[in-house]
Amino acid sequence: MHVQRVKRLPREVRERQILDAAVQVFSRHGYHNASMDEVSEVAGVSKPMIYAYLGSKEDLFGACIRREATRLLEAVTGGIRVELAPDMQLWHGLGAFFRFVGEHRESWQVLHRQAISQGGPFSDEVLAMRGRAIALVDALLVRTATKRGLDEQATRATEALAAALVGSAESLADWWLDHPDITGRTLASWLMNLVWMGFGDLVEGSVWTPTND
Amino acid sequence: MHVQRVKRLPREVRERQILDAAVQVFSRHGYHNASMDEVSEVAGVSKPMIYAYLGSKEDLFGACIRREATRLLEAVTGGIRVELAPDMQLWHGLGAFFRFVGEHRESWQVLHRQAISQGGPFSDEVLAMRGRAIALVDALLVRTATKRGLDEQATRATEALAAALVGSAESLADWWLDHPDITGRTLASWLMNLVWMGFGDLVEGSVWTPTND
DNA sequence: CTCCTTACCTACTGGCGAGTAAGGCTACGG
DNA sequence: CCGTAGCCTTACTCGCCAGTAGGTAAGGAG
Repeated sequence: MHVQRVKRLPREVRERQILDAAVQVFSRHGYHNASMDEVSEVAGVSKPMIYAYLGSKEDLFGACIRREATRLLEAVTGGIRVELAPDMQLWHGLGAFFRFVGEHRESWQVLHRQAISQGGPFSDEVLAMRGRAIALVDALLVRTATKRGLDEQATRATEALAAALVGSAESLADWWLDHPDITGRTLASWLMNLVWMGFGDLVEGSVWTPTND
Repeated sequence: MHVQRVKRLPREVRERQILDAAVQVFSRHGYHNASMDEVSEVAGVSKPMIYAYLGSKEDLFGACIRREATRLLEAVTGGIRVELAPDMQLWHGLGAFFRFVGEHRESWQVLHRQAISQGGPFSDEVLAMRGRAIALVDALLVRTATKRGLDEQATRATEALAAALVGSAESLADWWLDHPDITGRTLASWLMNLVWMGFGDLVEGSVWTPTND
């Protein structure tokens, strides 16, 4: 006949539509201000479908978090060539990170802003992912430091430095949202220069100390 | 007669008590999960008092944000000695920042986690404060770079680098919450070494570039 | 002592939004 | 052509919590 305005779709497709809508709505309004009604409206589906397929609002949010976090981590790890030198690994990792954020602003917002600020299991999950990213960077730093002969004093700080580096990348990603004319590649190279060169100095014993207190 | 369990206190004192309680509750549960009943309970005051003195829940939250953001910024700017060299200024600023976070965990949580993740006027206000911090650092970087003769290519990045630096400090502050055995002074010196040395290399033309793509 | 202001309370309402009951429509196997 | 399984909807309930109505008492002014 004429076009069926209401198409019956297989569960798998609907779930994806719902998750896409949920990410969009959560990223716009945050977890609490997002209403299931709006999600259902954006998804083009009635509310009970969401409950049938994805469970409660908490479950839905958790599903969003897991999917987006996994995507992000896969994008980053997938961008790394392990056979290269540490600095090139970091370079490619940063490049992949900025590319992902540029192409999935909403995913990034949900992960970075909304998920972490909810206490409990959500932030735990995201923070665990973040921890894995920091560990990745930390391993890189440790490998570089030990390869160049440092073991004791300088390596004590690597984990903290890795955390600082990850934080600076995140912050730079936010700054990027207001300055879209810059390429992700440029960002990555700025950060490499700021942070990798500083780390190199540190490893080589060229340290900064306050002149007088 | 016997002890008056309910003391009648001047408005000014009550307002401070209520704000203190509100910061505590908001930092624990986040804006939405915090209930006015709990705030009133912690403050040792009945709910209508809050509405009489501080207005709606939104108003209350806004008042918390403004007070804590002002305190933080004052702590940082107050820690800086403008007559010193740029690196020492940054050093003192970072020291003051970590000291504040260490002594006011709850304030920090409210500002960094809760306020930003709410859209609208709250995040605007906090982000404006954050922007002022970035501008402060940026000015420092620009002054250093121009003093050493760089104007064109390297200075284009200073604002981004300032954003990255601020982000790394924030991230390090979070990391600190899980590693309280480190002193704030140590954190500041790690960060100086990572970031200031890297910036110094950049200013002096010692840049990192990818070996091959 | 009385009046009035200001501090403070108990006990409610009203609405918003998460979650659901109950049933309709369509496709497909037998 | 009948059943049954799975897609999908309308139209509700119900708890929670922001916000309030209305009242009590302390203490200063005159």
